[in-house]
Amino acid sequence: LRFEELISEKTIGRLSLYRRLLAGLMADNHQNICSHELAALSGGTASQVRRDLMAIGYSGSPAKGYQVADMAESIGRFMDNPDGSRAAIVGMGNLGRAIVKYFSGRNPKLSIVAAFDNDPNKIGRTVHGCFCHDIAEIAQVVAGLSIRLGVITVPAEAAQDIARLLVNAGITGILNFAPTHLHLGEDAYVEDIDLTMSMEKVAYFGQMGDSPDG
Amino acid sequence: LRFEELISEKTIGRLSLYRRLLAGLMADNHQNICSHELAALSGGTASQVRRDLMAIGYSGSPAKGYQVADMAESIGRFMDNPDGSRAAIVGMGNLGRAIVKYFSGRNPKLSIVAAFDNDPNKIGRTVHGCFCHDIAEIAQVVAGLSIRLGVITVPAEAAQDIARLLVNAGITGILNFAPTHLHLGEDAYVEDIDLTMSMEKVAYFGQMGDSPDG
DNA sequence: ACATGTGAAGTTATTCACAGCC
DNA sequence: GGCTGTGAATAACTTCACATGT
Repeated sequence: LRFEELISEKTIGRLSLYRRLLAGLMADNHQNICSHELAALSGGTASQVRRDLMAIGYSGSPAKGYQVADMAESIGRFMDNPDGSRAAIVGMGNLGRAIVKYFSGRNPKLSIVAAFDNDPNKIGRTVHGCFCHDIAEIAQVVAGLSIRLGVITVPAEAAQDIARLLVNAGITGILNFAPTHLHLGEDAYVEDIDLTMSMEKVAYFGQMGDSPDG
Repeated sequence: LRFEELISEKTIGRLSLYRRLLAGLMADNHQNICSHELAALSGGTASQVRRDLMAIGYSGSPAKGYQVADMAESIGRFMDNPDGSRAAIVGMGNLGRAIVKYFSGRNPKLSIVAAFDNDPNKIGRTVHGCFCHDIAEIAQVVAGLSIRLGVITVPAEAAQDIARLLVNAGITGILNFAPTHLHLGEDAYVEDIDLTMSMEKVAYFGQMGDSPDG
């Protein structure tokens, strides 16, 4: 388990995906799986699966392929913070509540444990087990619960300030739904989910590159 | 305006982003902008901005840079379907409703015009101007409204079947929130938004690659 | 035979660097 | 000077192909 060699974002994303697929297989009592089966499930190629596993130093056997439970555990050992990861979400609008619901109870090692908003109607309420605080309490609550991750679901105009508040409170990773680029330098890793952009990509590629006979 | 040369998904994504930034600049009465300013706003580099614009054949002037309104219009001419693009969403749970709300009134050329669910409590209701039909009516409604795009916000187990229904009804582009790879061959362009994967990436990179002194 | 693991090759994406222009 | 546009160089990612093991 060494960090000398850096692993690409794409590989980490696929490892996360593999793990979820493996969980499904375990539920179906599958014991072994080989690279091209996992590739078919994940939408990639067998080579890519093998390379990704190579990156975390996981090995299978040429005889039986990979062992499902073992691989899942290896991915977890590599990716998960042993102490678990706690996240805070800022912005309890429709999208924020949907996100809280989505992650609620899904993974005890990666859960949203606090919410924030500036709307008095939302402050003090509990949504899916997640209590909504006033934004003014970010520093306090984040420090108190050792929260390291943030989810931003506020309007674009507010996102940069909120991001700065989160970083100042000790947060080092942000999932950002606001359609704005966050300027945080090296202070935090930011992953953007831009719904408009994704939808426009679908519109463009869905309606233009039609039916190239392949 | 020719399609001989294919444009990458990444470039299309950034063009979508540039356009939104330009809209903001227009609202502030900015007339001109140069590549590194747009780069700073978008989080990219000046070279990349210039390359992206080259891809759609848009040119600025060495004297004044690019003209904001003109560039926005060029991007629109390149990316938008002149007839507009209509989308249907399947799955009116929390996430589905949040998505409908998110896109509601945002862009008349790209709007969600129909919803579907199999829950009798949801069928017949209107959410943010979007009427929810029974899933059994997909073929009918999609054809009737000339819908070409789909958004999938159903549980993973149901996603593949729903995707097939949509494609059979004539849909060629899908924005998929279900954590499953959709097997549709060349029938449709699929863009996946995998919230768990994104969150796990944030957890990994936010908590591991900390503070390399740059 | 069919699997993994991996150097080598290929492909795609980004950045550099500079010619040309204002 | 600072800008754009773009060939050339670089870096990142993916696939190929095959040695090796069982």
